[in-house]
Amino acid sequence: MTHHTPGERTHPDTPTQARGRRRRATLLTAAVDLLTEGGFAALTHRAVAHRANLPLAATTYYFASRDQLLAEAFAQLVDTELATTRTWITDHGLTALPELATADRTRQLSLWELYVHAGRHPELQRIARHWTDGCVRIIADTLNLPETDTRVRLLHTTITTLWLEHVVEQRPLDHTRALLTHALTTAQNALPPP
Amino acid sequence: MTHHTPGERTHPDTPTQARGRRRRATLLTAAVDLLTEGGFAALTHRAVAHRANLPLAATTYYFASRDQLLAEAFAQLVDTELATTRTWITDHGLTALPELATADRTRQLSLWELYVHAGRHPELQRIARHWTDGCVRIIADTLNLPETDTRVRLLHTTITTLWLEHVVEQRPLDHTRALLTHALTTAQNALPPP
DNA sequence: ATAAAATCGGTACACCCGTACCACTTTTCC
DNA sequence: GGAAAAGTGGTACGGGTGTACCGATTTTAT
Repeated sequence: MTHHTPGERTHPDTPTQARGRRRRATLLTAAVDLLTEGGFAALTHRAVAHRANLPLAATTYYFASRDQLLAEAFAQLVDTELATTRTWITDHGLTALPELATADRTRQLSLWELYVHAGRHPELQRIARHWTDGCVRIIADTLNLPETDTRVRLLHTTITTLWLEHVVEQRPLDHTRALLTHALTTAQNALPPP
Repeated sequence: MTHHTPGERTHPDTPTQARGRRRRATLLTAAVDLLTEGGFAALTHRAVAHRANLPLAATTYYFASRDQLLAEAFAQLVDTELATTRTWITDHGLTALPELATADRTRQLSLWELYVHAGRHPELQRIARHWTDGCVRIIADTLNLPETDTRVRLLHTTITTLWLEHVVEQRPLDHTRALLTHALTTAQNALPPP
């Protein structure tokens, strides 16, 4: 037999060939989109492959398992979310957060879904923490305070809950908005002079 | 043919026979337990039936669908959770909340999982809101304030986020505890004299 | 007692899933 | 040029799922 060892080459993190790298990125994008639209349950090998116009086997070739695909898609989702949130806040201010949350509700839902999912899957906790830390940092930067400042942390907790409740429960906005501005002015009044 | 119409009798909300009512309750308890331990994904017809020591068909006989079973189990889970939380707080005070959250982490995870799940399933939103409202009311009662009071709402948002973060991210307790007591004293200081 | 209704439970169907397999083609490297 | 490596894709396997089906049994009402 002049045969090589059987094709044990699978799941390359960064494929050597250009087309492969492109394909992997396409799959990841498709995964993120599916996650965004349908949440955790929508992420299946078949759906991803179909969405990316690639054969089913491509998903198992570039990703070791569904869990790994999920982890990478989650990480990417968090990164773009943080970036989106930051620019939105610098453009419109913290008061305008409810509008952002209403805009793409399904993405928020997916994010929270994955966030809670991380509670049972330690390999995702790093990403969950990264999201939380990113949000805190955005608030700290907006208020020109260190992210360890108590006012920042408190404001963050208020914003988070209001956000989550708004996305999940879909209550009328009035109460949310009132509470948000109240928390904001409280934090602002306690600010040291610039 | 002297035959009756075929057996279209299914999914009774309250079975007429005593044993049936008992069986339905057993199934529901099993469903709650499974949900508590394994979350959303653990709730399957077969698992419930096996847990309740009943045949598979019993689940489809007493519940119209998995979704209905899930809804009822979720509702029951929220009710017992609210009761547990209330007695814990009246016994140990608001400061001792982190201990409660650490005690049965998997149940908390399941609750949050279902809570977020309700965002995509409007028939569950009523239950989600009921949980939120219950938590607010507990805080209001503890502080002897109306549940519309701003301090109550703010404290609630802080507690909720700290709780969720603690359950999901499993960070060290120090920061959580410090922030919680800070928020508490802030709210307490703003109290009107009794 | 007896017919009708309610309940029971074993089984089967159709579907979707993650993943493995493997012959095949393309690219890379010497 | 030619062998090895990388990539490709159609297919299949084994398993779990919700739910329907339907004859047998038990309870209820008359």
